[in-house]
Parts: sequence; structure tokens; C-alpha cells
Amino acid sequence: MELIKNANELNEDAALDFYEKMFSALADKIRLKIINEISQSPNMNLCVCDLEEKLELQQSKLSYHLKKLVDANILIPEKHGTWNYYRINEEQIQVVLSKDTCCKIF
Amino acid sequence: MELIKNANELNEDAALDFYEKMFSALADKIRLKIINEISQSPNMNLCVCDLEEKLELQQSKLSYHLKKLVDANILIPEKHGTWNYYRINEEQIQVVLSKDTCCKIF
DNA sequence: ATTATTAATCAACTTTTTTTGATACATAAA
DNA sequence: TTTATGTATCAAAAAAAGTTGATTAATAAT
Repeated sequence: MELIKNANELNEDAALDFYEKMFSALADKIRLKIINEISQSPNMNLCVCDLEEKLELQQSKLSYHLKKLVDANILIPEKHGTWNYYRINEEQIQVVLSKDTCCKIF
Repeated sequence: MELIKNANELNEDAALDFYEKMFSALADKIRLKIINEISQSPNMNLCVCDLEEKLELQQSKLSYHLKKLVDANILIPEKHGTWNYYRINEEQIQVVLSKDTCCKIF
């Protein structure tokens, strides 16, 4: 998945693919909550177990949604020992969404 | 469906509903193409039969997708005699999406 | 009035997405 | 090395979204 800032270089079909994937990833309450929780966390990242507790979701469900966000290049995974942390790819998201929307989601 | 510019007044649950609906409406290639076609049309509006021809889609399928966009307040329907025209609610879409993204989609 | 055109809606069907519980795998601790 | 912890992945089930063809309703033309 390419960075959005290169979207101008994409042909029309690729642009459609890109935006469809991006919007699909954002089109879900659980995933919007994940983004929101991470953005409000002290270090701007959370591990699966943190999110599991904060959002009261079972682990496999969380993994499913995290994968969607990673596939859309909205979240970036970081392995710290046993823990898998996720942080927001702000560059990616800020070019698609307006400031207003970012403020509301983040 | 409220206008996005009132989004700051929404409580968190309502905001989640709002963005989920908005992103869901945009998360589909056919619907992105509809928005694109309308924005490129001379009068900034098209009727169902125009879109049917331009996008080579059957009428009931088109109606289904147009309804999604109207429900999300992204398109505004206008009846002109027998024809149903649709135009983009730019206010709504521009507050959610960045300029870059609007340019690419429109 | 009858016929033709434009477009929404409906029900049945297909496809995609999401959920669930189980399993597997890696790292860390005992 | 055994055990515990954190997390990804898988297959089956459930739910949601999209497609299709037919029907309906409204307006316009004959």
C-alpha cells in the first residue's frame, strides 16, 4: 500500500482502489475507537492487551480490526518483546481527512 | 442526518455514528465513480439515466448506490419533471475530506 | 385514455465482512 | 525445559452489504 502523498501519481483505477481501501478501513465504529484510543494515549501507541481492556473486546476480534487498519497503512505495528504496539500513521491519515475530521476522530 | 459542520456539537456516540456512515458511503468504487462523474459534469448534476449510461450500470443497482449517498447526505436529489437529478453536497463532503482528497475524488 | 419513459422499491439470491472459539507460535518467566 | 503470557491466524457461523430481475408509480408523449 502506497503512502497517500503519492496518490497524485496513481492512475485512476489505482486511486479508486486506494480510496476504497482507506474509507473501508475507517468505516467501522470499532476501528474508529481504536484510532481514537491510540491518539489519546500518552505515548501515542497501545498494545493489543491495552486496547482489549479499554475497549472490552476479545483478542481475536481486536486482531482482526487492527489488521484492517494496518493493511490500509493507517496503523503501524511495532514489536516490543512479547507486546505488539500500534501507532497511527499520521501522514497517511492527515492527507485524506480534513483537520476538522482528524480533530474529531483523534 | 446532520450536516458535518455541526459535528462538534455531537456527543461521542453520535459522532461515531456520523463518521461510520460517512466513510461507509465513500467506501465503494461505484459510489466514488458516481461522485466523480457528477463533479465533472457541466452543471454539477446528473440524472439516473446519465449515470446509467456513463458508468454502464443497471438502473436498480444505480438507485441502490445513489440512495446510500443521499442517506449519508453526500448527494442531494432534485426532481426535474420525470428526471431525478443528483448534485453533490460540497459543504458536507469538504468538511470531512482534505482538499487533496476532494481534488482526487472530484 | 393509452403508451412510453424515468426511476424507486422489493424479494430472492450472492458475496463480503465480521464474529467466535480454537489453535498455533513466539517470547518471557519459573 | 516446562509453564505462562501476548497475539496472530484459522475455519465455521452469523450478519451485513451488494446484485438481480420484476414490479410499481409517476410523469410525459401520443
